[in-house]
Amino acid sequence: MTTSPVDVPTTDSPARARILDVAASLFLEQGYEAASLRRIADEVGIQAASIYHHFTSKEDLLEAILRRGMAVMDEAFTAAEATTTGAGESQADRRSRLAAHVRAHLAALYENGPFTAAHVTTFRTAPAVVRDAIVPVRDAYEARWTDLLNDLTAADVPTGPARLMLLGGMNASVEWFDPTRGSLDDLAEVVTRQFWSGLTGHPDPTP
Amino acid sequence: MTTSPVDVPTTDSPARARILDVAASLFLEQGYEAASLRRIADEVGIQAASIYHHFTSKEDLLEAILRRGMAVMDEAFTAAEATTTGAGESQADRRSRLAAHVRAHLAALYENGPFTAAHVTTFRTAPAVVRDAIVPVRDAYEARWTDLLNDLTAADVPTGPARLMLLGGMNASVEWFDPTRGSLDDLAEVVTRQFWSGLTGHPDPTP
DNA sequence: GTCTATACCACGATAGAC
DNA sequence: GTCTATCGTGGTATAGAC
Repeated sequence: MTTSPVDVPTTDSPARARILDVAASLFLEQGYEAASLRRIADEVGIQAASIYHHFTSKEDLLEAILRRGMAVMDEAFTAAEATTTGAGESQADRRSRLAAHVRAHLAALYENGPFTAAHVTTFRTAPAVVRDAIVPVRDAYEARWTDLLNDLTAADVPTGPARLMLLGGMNASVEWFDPTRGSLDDLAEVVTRQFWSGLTGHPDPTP
Repeated sequence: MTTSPVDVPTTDSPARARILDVAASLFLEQGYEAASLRRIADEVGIQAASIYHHFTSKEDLLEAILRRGMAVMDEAFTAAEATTTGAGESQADRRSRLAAHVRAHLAALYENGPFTAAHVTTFRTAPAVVRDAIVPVRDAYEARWTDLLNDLTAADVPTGPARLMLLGGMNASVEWFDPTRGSLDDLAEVVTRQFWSGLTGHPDPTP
C-alpha cells in the first residue's frame, strides 16, 4: 500500500515558490549559514536584492521553509490517519497502522521537495528567533506521534523514548538514504520491523 | 555495568587543547559556519590571530576536531570489545555484548567533551576538503559495527539497514538527550531493548 | 517584480613586533 | 605564543529607477 505524495495548499506566487525551492535545496545541502543569498539568487536566475521583494530577511526565508516542511509532514500524517480509520485492534492491524505512518513520514522526507529534509537538518542550529517561532509547530507534530504510539501499545509501556528514537532514526536517514537508489517502501518496512517488536515486546509477525 | 570515560592520548599543548575544546563546543552549538574564529578566540581569552599559531586555517581546526571525535568513538568501541571478550554464545550473552557497545557509543557522545557530538552534527555540511579527509576514518568505524552486528545475528539476516538505523538513532539523540538530566544507562538500555528484538526477531529477554 | 548601485560590516587570513 | 594592525573578500541589507 503506497501512499501518494501529499499536496500542501499554497498561495505563493511562482517567483516566491521558486526562491523557496532553491533556498531549501541549498540550506539542506550546505547548511543555513553557508548558503548565501547571492548563491540562491544566482541559482534562481535573479539578483540577490530581488529576494527582498518576497522575504524581509534571510531569517524570514528560513522560517518560511521550516514552516512548509512541517506542513508537509503534518499533511502526510493526516493522510496516513485517513487510510487507517476503522482499523481493527489485532496486533497485525496495529502494526499496519504504524507502518502507514512510518511510510508517510518518510515520504514527507523524500517525496515532496527539500522542505522537510531541510527542516530536519537546519532546525537545531537555526537562529534563536526562528527556532522559537517554529517550536510550537514541531511540538504539535510530535504530540500526534505520542498519541499514535500510546494508542498502539499497552497502557503501561512508556512510549516517550521510543518515539524519540523512532523519529530520530527516521530523520537521521537523510544522512545516508538516497531515494533515487533505494526503495522508500523497503526503507519503511525496515524501520517498521525494527521498531515494532521493540515497541510491543512481541515478535514481529512479518516473515 | 558502567564503562568509564575513555582517554584519548594527546600531545596537544594546553593552549591548543583549550582552543579545540572551545571550538568544538561552539561548532556543536551553532554550526561550523556560524561559529566565527573571533568568537572562539574571545571565549578562549585570546585574539583571533593567535589561533593561526596552532592551526593553519579554520578548516584545519575543524578537521582536528572531527578526527578527535572519531578517536574518542573508536577508543570507546575498543574498550567495549575488551570487556566482552570471551563472552558466551547464548542470546543473553549476545544481547549484553550489544548493550556494552551501545553504552560505549553513547558515552563517547556525552562523556568525553563535545568532540564526538560535534563530529556527528557538523560532518554532513563540512567543507568538501575536510569531509574527504575524514571519510576513511568514519568508514573504518562503521566497519567495526558491521562486523559486530554480523557476529551477533544469524548469517542470513541483513544487518546493513539495521546498522544505519542504530547508529543514526543513537546519533540523533544529541538533538534531545540532555546528559545532565537523563541517565546515560537508561538511554543505553532503551536503545538496546529497542533494537535487540528488531535485529534478531526474538522477543527481548529483559523484563 | 526585478534591476543597478552601494552601504556597511564581519569574516578568514597575513605581517611583523614583542 | 600572543599581540596589534590591517588587507581583501563576500556577506546581508537598503535605495531608488524601470
